[in-house]
Amino acid sequence: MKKTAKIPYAAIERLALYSRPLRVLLKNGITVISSEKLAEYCGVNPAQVRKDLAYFGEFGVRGVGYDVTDLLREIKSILATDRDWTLCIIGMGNLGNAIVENENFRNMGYRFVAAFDKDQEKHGKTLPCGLIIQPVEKLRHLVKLLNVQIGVITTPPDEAQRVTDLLVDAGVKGVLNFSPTQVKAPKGCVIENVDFAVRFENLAYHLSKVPRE
Amino acid sequence: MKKTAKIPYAAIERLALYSRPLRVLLKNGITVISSEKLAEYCGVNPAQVRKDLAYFGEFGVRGVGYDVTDLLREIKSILATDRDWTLCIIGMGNLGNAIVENENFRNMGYRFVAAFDKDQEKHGKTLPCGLIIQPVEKLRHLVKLLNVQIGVITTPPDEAQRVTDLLVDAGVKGVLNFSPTQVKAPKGCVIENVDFAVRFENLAYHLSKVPRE
DNA sequence: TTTTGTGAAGGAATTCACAGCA
DNA sequence: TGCTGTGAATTCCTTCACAAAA
Repeated sequence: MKKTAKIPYAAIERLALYSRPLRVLLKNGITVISSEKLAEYCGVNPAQVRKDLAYFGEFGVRGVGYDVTDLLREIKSILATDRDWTLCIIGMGNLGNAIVENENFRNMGYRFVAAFDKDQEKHGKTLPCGLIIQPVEKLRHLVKLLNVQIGVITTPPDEAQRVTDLLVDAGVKGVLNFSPTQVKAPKGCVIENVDFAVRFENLAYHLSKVPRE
Repeated sequence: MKKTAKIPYAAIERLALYSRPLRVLLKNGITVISSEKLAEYCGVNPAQVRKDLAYFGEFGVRGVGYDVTDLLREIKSILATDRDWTLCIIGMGNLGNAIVENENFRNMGYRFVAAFDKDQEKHGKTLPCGLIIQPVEKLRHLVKLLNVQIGVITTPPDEAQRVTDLLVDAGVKGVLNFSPTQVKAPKGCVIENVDFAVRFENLAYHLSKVPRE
């Protein structure tokens, strides 16, 4: 496929989805997979799988399928999850704790190197993962010192934009915002807003359309 | 707008996004908002806002804008978040705890009435919200007894499909799956897969494209 | 005058269908 | 024969541009 083809935003998200069953197949010793099977596991169209992969190269063998190990490696390389990323997190409530302690993320190479909260009570507390909760005032200094690449926001929504501004000011280039508000940042900083209450509302909408038993 | 118009899937998610600034405006005593302003808050096109709303009715006043209170009420009604929903949750790890204790969800009318885990150690433990962790064996009985409408899955991925099947069998009509695997259910049960590790991978991809300083 | 509601235009993403290759 | 890679067709979604209404 042409190197110049525009890659749909959604294609990137699907690559991550494709990697999930690939990990399982690899563990189970299955070495080859067809686009049809992979599509079935992920609930998408087989042509979609082939096209998504073709944006980045020719990874398959005609008449055979895709080598599981190779394909997984390629996807990890495309998504840049074949390397470690250094992150910090701001807002150590329940959600913040859940994310910082998550085994799954740790295994994926997301390394949290600092945790912040504005609540004085929490300062100095050691988390199970070993990090010590720091006051937000130290954010700028620690981000630079520890070379933090991504900031994860798990504060209440009314603090999210201020925290984003702090992160941008400290030189962070990527922000993952879990609070239910859309934060903005100047060009040069990539924002991912992950309001997952939206998914509850989406589900409620679809359920309300379905005839009740 | 015609009642027969097909409503884009994404429009529903945006309605939820529109509701976020509306809540803030309401609290601040602002009574009227234009599509342009609302669009700006949410980072979308003003025509998009108007079209999304027009799928469901004529909520605005030409030359004026939208009444904040009315619009918020309409959106809540459309998303069916103007009523309470009864939920259960399976998998009481860090993420499960974070979700069940979340103030935000509670305020939105999502009422958790049962919590399950397969780990015997946890059975009988009382959560801060007052629920007692139950063995998964009791799921079917309790779902029916408590009239659970939505099941929330926060188990490891290799258990997610089995739990989904249990939920469907017990008569649950909606499932929100937070584990990093796509679960399936027969028609009649609505599934929302919310793999948010995908958002990390998405961010990593975009950061790896950006020239490093 | 201002801002909504919406048909029409435009753009983007998905799916089809088949050529190309192992 | 079987399955990938991909141009073409299709479907879906967004944005434009302006008539309609307050």
